[in-house]
Amino acid sequence: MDRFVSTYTMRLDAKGRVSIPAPFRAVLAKDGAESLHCHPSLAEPALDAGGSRLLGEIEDLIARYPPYSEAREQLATALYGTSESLRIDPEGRVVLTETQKAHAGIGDHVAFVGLGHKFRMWEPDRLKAHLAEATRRVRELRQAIGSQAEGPKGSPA
Amino acid sequence: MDRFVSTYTMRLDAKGRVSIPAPFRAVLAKDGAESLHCHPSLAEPALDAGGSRLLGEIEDLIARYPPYSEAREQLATALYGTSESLRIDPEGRVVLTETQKAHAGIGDHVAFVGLGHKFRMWEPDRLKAHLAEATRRVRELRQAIGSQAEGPKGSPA
DNA sequence: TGGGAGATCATGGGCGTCAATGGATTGGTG
DNA sequence: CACCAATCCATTGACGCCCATGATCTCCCA
Repeated sequence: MDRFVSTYTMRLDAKGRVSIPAPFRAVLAKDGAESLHCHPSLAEPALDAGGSRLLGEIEDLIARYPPYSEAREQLATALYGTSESLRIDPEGRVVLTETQKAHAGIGDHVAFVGLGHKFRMWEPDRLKAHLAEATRRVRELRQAIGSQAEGPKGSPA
Repeated sequence: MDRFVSTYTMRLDAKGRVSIPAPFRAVLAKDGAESLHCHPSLAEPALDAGGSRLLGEIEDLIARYPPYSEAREQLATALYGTSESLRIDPEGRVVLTETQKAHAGIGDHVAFVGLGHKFRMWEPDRLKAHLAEATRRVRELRQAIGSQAEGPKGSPA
């Protein structure tokens, strides 16, 4: 398995350490990551994290803009500047910074959500609310689609 | 780790010395830098700094313009003429010049922001404001990036 | 099919090391 | 002789590393 899949909820210990779920550690190891690259999600109160694939994606994005251009420097500031390269201890744990925990509202538990080439860390309750909202929207979307495609008689006016 | 990543805020002591964050020192060491090359940011009240990778980038940028062209000489003046090669003491500290501190409005604290191949030094409060703006811009760019396959590329500066 | 040994994993705590900072000392120089 | 600056030394506090403990899971074999 070379992608981050599924969701795991882990506990922070008294020192603020959190175990990265073992399956995610395996993906990171295969990816050749020594540390966990981590930055605030752009649109969510959560943290995006990953290994060299995530870093490569960010680098490519920035490299599209010419050196010293305003867009490039803003991208670099927002993406690199707010990133943390978290050290992974011998037991596979990391310590989130206060800034990161504040951004995601994380207290003593963290939910790890696999997103393929990266994963996302949430405060568990916020994740639950986020999922509820997401599924609600998907249902609406399906209904809209369904009433268009399936309605043999009632095509939408 | 071969990039400057994350943000660190450090304190100047009574002699004006400030520690370069240890992770940044590690990048500089890998880069083979003995001193810290440092110049005012072109568009911000901040200081850009780095090692030989930064020097290489500056050289490439200037080399794009024909010798004796006005653009070239202006760039060379702005990037080389205002540069300082700061000595790094055995504890990993540097002393900023008065000119540099004035340009960035730096008092007794400096925020070091990683930008990948270089990093930037800010007065901490100014960084906060700038970061908010950069984050806003990146959110806008994100939508454009999501909808178009290719980003802008090419024309210098 | 049930039991049990071994392995894996999440978690807790103690300790040594290093980084950040402050101050003292020494050497060069006008 | 005095001042500036660069190296050296010392302190404190955080953080990384090591080892320990349960608890769960896997797999093998009776």
